[in-house]
Amino acid sequence: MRYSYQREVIREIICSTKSHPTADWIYSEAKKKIDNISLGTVYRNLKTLEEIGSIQIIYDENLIRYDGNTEEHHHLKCSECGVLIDTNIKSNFDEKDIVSKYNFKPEKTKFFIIGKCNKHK
Amino acid sequence: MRYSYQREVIREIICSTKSHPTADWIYSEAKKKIDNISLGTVYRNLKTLEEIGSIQIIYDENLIRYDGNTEEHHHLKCSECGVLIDTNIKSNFDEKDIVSKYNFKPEKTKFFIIGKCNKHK
DNA sequence: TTTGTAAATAGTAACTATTACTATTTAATT
DNA sequence: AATTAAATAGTAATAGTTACTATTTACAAA
Repeated sequence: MRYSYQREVIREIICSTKSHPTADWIYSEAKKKIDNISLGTVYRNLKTLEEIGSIQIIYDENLIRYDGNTEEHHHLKCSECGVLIDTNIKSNFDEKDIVSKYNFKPEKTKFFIIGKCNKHK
Repeated sequence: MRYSYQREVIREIICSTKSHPTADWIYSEAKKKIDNISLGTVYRNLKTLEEIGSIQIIYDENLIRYDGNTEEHHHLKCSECGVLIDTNIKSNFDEKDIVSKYNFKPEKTKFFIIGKCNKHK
């Protein structure tokens, strides 16, 4: 793949925050560095970066957010303020049970734990 | 709340399938019973039905789907065909760990297990 | 170093899903 | 039957994303 300064800026923005930003926020940040960057360029590169494994997509209810943490990990979501917190909790369920009972072969998991963050108890 | 035939038809459509349909599919089914039903009516009643607890919203990646099963339950999602399967698996994680480590009070969980269904192994 | 090229971009238009608006209809009460 | 507020149909508007196209740019070969 050919080098692109725009793509590098976009990747750097995502990888230097833990806020799980949306495309729109990334676009407004990118404009601070590249005045005339196009929103289409942001979307195209988000797709590309996800495909090559540099970033992850997070489907947070009806919001699409991006994450520079490409490890499999799960999230805590505050029902008050919507903040998304990375965790390293392990998902444990009875894989044998799922295979036998549902005739389904698990590959990966996406878990959300919804509750109250430290600011909202 | 005032009775509405449209709302009853919409509720019945959702509650008599396990396919976790989208608003669009629900609309096309509803039109079979009410020729001139409006898409706005479908969306408004989906919101209402969710608010009164008759149905559940499922955020399946970038797709919004609806579920007549209002129990807390989790889903298996086939990475090949996208089918969504209801499960009664129990989510078990160390709640104490989350409270202490992340200073977060869990309330409910939304789990997706992604893998291959019986048609796609 | 120039030159050729295909890939990437900026800017704009189009598209899709959802919500908002408004005049009309309807459920339910009097 | 008359009244009234809620719900509807039909349409317009909005938001988020993707598609298109002429121009620019990375980079390889001369």
